[in-house]
Amino acid sequence: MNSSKPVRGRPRDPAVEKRILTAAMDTYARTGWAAFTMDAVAQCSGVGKSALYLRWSSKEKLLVDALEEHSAPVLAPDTGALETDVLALATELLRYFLDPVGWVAVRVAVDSAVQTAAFGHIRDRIVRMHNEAASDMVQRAVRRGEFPGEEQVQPFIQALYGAVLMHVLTLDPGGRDQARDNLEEHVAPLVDFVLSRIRPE
Amino acid sequence: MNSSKPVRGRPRDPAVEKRILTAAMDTYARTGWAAFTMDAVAQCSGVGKSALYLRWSSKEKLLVDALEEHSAPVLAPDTGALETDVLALATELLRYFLDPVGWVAVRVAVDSAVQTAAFGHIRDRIVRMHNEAASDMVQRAVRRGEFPGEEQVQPFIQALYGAVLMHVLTLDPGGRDQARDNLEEHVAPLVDFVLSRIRPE
Amino acid sequence: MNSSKPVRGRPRDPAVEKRILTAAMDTYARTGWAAFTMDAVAQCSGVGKSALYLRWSSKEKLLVDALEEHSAPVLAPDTGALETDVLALATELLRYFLDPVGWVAVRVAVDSAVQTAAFGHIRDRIVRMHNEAASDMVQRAVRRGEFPGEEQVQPFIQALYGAVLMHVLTLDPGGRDQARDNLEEHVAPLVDFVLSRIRPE
Amino acid sequence: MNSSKPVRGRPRDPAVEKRILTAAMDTYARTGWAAFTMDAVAQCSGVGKSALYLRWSSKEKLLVDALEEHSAPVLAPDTGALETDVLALATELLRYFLDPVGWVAVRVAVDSAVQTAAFGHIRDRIVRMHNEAASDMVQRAVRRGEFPGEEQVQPFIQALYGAVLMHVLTLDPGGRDQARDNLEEHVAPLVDFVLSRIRPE
DNA sequence: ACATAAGCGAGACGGTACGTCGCGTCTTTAA
DNA sequence: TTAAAGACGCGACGTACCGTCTCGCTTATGT
Repeated sequence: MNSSKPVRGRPRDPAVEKRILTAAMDTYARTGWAAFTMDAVAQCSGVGKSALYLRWSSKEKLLVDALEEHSAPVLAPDTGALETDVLALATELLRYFLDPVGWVAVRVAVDSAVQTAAFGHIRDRIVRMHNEAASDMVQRAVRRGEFPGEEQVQPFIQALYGAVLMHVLTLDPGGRDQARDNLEEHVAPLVDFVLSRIRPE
Repeated sequence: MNSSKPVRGRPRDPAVEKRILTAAMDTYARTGWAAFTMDAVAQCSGVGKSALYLRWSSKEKLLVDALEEHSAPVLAPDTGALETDVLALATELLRYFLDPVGWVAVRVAVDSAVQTAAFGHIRDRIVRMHNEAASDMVQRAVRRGEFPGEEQVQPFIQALYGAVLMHVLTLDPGGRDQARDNLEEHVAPLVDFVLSRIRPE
Repeated sequence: MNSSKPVRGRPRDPAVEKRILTAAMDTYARTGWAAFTMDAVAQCSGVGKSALYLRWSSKEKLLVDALEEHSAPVLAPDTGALETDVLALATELLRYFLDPVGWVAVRVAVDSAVQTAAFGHIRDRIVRMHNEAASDMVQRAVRRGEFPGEEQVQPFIQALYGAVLMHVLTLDPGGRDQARDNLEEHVAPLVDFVLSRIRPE
Repeated sequence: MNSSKPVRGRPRDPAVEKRILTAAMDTYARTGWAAFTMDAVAQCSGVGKSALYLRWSSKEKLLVDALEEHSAPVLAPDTGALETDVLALATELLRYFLDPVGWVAVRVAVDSAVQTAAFGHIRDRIVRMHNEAASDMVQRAVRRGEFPGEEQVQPFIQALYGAVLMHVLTLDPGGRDQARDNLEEHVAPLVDFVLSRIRPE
C-alpha cells in the first residue's frame, strides 16, 4: 500500500529524526530555553542544520515535537474508584511537572497562549493531550455515580490540574527536589481538598 | 541616617526609570516577547541603552520589574464574607491573567521555576506578591469561622488560583476575547466548585 | 596536493570578499577614519557583519587589506636612465600620497610602527611593498654605473621617499588640491636636490 | 594690575591642567591611541571629565596640547658650521621620533593632513614648530656661504626630515630599541648623503 | 550502468539583537 | 564659578543565533 509514496532520491534516515529529538530534549533540559539553540541541537546530535530545517521550520516547532515524543502523557489508570484514580493521576502529574521534560509542556503552553499565529495551535495539542485522560477518568466516575453532575467536570479537572501546577510553581528549588522523592505526601492534601464533598460523607 | 549614601555625582533621574518601565510594558504588550528588544525599549522611551543597562543587566530582569511596577497586584477586597471575597478575587485574577501584563507574570514565573541562578528568586517575588492577598482573605474567613481548618489553606488557594489559571490556559484566542467581556460568567463555575469543597454540608 | 583542504561546507564566496574590500575603500575615502564603520561597510557592500568578521577580526585589519588590495603599488618604470626613473617614481609617489587610498598606507604604517602585537607586522608589509620597486630601480642604476656605491642606496631611497612625504605633510588643504594638478612642478625640486647628491661634480 | 579680571567664583586650579596633560601623555604613550580614552585620562589624573571638557573640546585637541607641552621641540644649536648643526639636529630628531611622545606628533600630523575642519590646523602648528628651528639653521648657513641658494632650502629640509622619518618608519621594533642607543650611527649615513655636494669638496 | 533525485554534514551568508564601551553633555553636591 | 562624580543620549563594537543557501558526498530509484 506504500506505492503511494514512490520516493525518489535518498530516503530520510529515521535515526536522524530520533537523534535530533533526543538531543533537543537534552539540550533544553540541561541548559534551558536561553541556550536551546538550533546550532547546539545540531552539534549535539551530530547532524547538519539542513536536517533540522528539513523537518521543522522553526525552533519552537522542534521543541514541541521533542516534547511530545519524550513525554509519557500522564496515564490515568482505571483503578475502579474515583478516589484512587485521582490520586494516581495527580501523583503522575506532579512527577511530570517536576520533570524538565514535563515542565517544558507548561512553558510552551503558557507561551503559546498569548502568541499569535504559527505558535498558537500548539497549546491546543498540549491541552487536548492532557484533557483526554482526565476526562475519561471523570466520565467513568459519572457512570459509576461517584461524580455528581456533568457540569462540574471541567471545574473539577481545572481545579485538580491547577492545584498541582500551582503547588509546583510555589516550590523553591530545594522544595522541588524534596517533592520528587515524596510525591504522595505533596499530592495527598491537594487531592483530599479537591475530592472532599464529592466523596460520600 | 542617610550618611551611608552621600550622593556623589549626578543622581539618577527617576523619570527615566518610569519612562523605561512604561515603554517596556508597552513594547511587550504590543509585540510580545519576540519583538521585546532592548533597543526597541530604549528608542520607544527616548533613552540610551546605557540608561537601561545601568539599571537592569538583562532583558529578563527589566521585564520582571516592568511587570511588577505595572501590575496592580490583584486586590482582594474585604467584603465581609468568604464567598463574595473569593468571587471578587477570582474575577480580578481572571482579568489579570487575560491581560498581557498579567500573563507575563505567569510566563516569567513558569520560566524561572526551572532556571537556576540569576533568574530564580524572581519566582519568589511573584509568588509571594500573589500569595499575600489571598492568605489575608482566607485568614479573615478562618477568624469568622467560615473556613474549616488551617491545614486546608494552601490547598484551597492553590486550587482556586490553579483553576483560574488552567481555565485561561484552556481557552483558545477567541475564547479569551469572549472571556474578557464576561468575567463573572467564566469565573462562577470555578468559584462554586472550589467553595463547595469547604461548605458545611 | 590540495588534499590538505578537502573543502568541507559551503566555500566562501570570493565575490563577497571583493565587494567588502571595495566598500571599505569607498567608505574610508569618502568619510575618513571617523566614519569608517564596520556596520557602514557591511551595509554599503550588501553583506552581513558575520561575513566581515569571518574574514577580519577587527576594523584595522580590514582597512589594511583593503588598502593593499586597492593600491597599485607605485610602479617604477625602467626608462633606461636613473634621472628619468627617479622623476617617474617620485611623481607616482606624490600622486599616491595625495590620494586618500595612498595616504591610508602612510597612516597605517605610522600607527603600526609603535603598536605592539596584532598590528605590528602590517608596517613590514607596507614598507616592503614600497621598498622593492625603489630598490630595483637603484640596482639597475648601480649596474649602469650611474649610482656611486652600495652603501648609499638606503639613504638615497629614504631621502627621496621622505622628501616627498614631508612635502605632502607640509601642504595645506588648498596646496594639496593644487599639487594634484601639478605633480611634476612639485616633484621637480625635490628630485633635483636628491639627485644632485649623487651626481658626479 | 590684575583688577582687569575680577574673577567671580572659584578660580581654575593650574595644577589640574598640568596633571591632565601629564596623564594624557602617559596614557597615550603606554597604551596607544586605542586605549587613549577621556575617561582613562580623567581617572589617571584624578580629575572629573568636566575639568577636561572645560579646557579641551575634544580628545584630539587634548592630545595635541599634551604633545606640545611635553615635547622639547628639537633644538638646533648654533655650532658655527652647517655640518655639525645638521648632525646635531638630525640626531635630536631621531631621538624625538623614537620617543613615544615625539612619534605622536608624526601620528597627529599624518592624521590631520587628510581630515577636514576642526582638526586641520593642528598639522600647521606641528609643522611650523619643527620648521622654524631648521629654517634658522639653514639661513645661518646661507649667510655664511655654506649653502648654495635660497631655492634649495625647502627641498633640503624636507629631504633631511624625511630621511630620518623614513628611517624610523623602516625599523622593526628590535631595530628601534637598538637605534635609541646608537643615534649617531643611524643618523650619520643620512646626514652624509644629504650634505654631500653641499660640503666644499 | 548510469542518470536523476533527494538526504545529509558542514559551514558561509544577510540579518538583527545582544551587552559593552566610549564620546561629549548635563546635573548634582561641595569647595 | 570650578571641580569630582557620575548619569545620560547616542552610536559603534565584536559576538551569537536565526533561518537560508550552497558546497561535496552519499544513498536510493528509474531507465
